[in-house]
Amino acid sequence: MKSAISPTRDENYPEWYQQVIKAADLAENSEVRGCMVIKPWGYGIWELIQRQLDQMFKDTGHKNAYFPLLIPLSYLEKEAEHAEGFATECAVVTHHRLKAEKDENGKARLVPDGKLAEPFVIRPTSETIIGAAFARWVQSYRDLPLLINQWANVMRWEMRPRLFLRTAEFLWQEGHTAHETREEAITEMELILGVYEKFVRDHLAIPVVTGAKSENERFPGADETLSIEAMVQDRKAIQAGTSHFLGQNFSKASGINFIGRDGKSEHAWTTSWGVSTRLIGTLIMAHGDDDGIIVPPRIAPTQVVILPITPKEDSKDSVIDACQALAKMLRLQQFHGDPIRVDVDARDLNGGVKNWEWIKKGVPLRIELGPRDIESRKVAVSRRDLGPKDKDFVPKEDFIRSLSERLQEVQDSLLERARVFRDENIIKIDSREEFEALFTPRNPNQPEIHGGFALCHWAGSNEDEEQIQKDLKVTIRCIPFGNEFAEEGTCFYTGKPSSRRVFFAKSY
RNA sequence: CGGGGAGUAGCUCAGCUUGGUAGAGCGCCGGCUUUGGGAGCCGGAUGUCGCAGGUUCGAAUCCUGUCUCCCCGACCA
Repeated sequence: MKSAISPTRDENYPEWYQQVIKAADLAENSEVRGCMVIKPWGYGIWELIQRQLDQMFKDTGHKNAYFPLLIPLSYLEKEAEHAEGFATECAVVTHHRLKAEKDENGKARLVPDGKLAEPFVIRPTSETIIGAAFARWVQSYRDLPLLINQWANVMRWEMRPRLFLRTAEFLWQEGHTAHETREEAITEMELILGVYEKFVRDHLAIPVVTGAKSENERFPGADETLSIEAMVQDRKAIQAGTSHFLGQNFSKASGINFIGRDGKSEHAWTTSWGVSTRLIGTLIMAHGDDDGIIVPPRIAPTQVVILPITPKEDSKDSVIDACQALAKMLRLQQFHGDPIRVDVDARDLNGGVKNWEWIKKGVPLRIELGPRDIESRKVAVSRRDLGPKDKDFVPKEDFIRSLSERLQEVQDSLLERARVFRDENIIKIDSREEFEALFTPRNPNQPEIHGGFALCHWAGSNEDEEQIQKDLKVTIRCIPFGNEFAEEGTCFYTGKPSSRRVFFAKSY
């Protein structure tokens, strides 16, 4: 059967990804290099992610604040590793006004004028400027912990942008906290990783693996970086969220000092953590199929769409009225504490066109209601996680009563499907030969979907790790916690003894 | 930053080699037909051909410069 998206995932995965975004009307490339326009359907998903995560941050004691977009260049220089890590991807503001001039043809031109004494950098992340604020706010151990989050845009001048996954400007949240003790800061880092894991699993229906980053992959300036890593359908990893323990690196650089319980001056211990619009890219790749995206019910801007079936002009108005009445009933139902989000698509369009639009957008449930259904007091229900022709005729009253459970069924089936896929593609690897075989496509010119998460014993050096990245484009995604990964063995690469397996994968 | 490709209608692109002043499909608008399905027929609107120079009687087409985007590589929370 013909699918809505061409090429399919198997035919050309990267191109499929672009086409899905277009077909689902999520976003488009803008005239500004590397920057996207997020369209209402995509932004609606982001708003729900934002609202639900925000509540989780507040439930764990955090408060929102907002800091400047522009960071004095000297701030970025304060922490050496941090400065080096971000130097090559910063947009720099050097002037503060324009002068109107006429060129030789008499055409008006605007020319930068008013050079700044010190350039500003458009924030690639806000550790330094928030650190400066924290330094002002903290004097005593009684001022700690400081638990702050900001919802903002940041800019990183990436070499190769890709919608949602890596854009020059992106939306995110960045949490920044300061603590009295090292232990407390580490606990905070772990707490947030848990929040991310839970949110991505229960709301986005994506199972992840969690763990610590290797030294090579750590955030510039961090002592420890934890991440959640999702596996998407081409079996690559996407780093979907990170939580950093910054030690005293930034408090020393920014002067976040306090008088401790013993009356002595100390440096605070800080953390930072973030997730971004990359979550939407992860969502597309985790759940999309050859007919478009599939939005998990909990974050679907429209959870149920009602499609009026109007075969005859004289019954058209009454069908649409019946649809509106049904929508009203459905909106009285709740799903996870919110009224269910229902749309009636009464546009004067061919029915098939409308139906496919909503399939491509991934609305969890589609309801068709026509004269025959009104007669029989039934509705035709289609689940997006099943095939496009799937249709179940259900008595209307039963449907209204069971709506919340039906949405949860879709939510659960998406998570289960993703979990099975992930587990099938986590492979224990114990030799270089197996490792190379797993990560080498048969057709290098048009690589087929291959690879997975290789669970390997590792005792190599940073240089060994870089060599593997160079040879196969594979990196350590994370060093997982948990007893199931702890066992004695030998490193697949160096043959040295190892006491824990780590995850290797290709990544976005 | 290196290698390649492309900028022409809302979108995808043809036309350029051999200069003569703009095309198709899809989409859009209108009409009729159709209707549990991504429909059909007829009609219509839409372009300083990326920008700036140059050559020419005449440039989308040739020349020079310039900007932007896309792909591959390097780089990358």
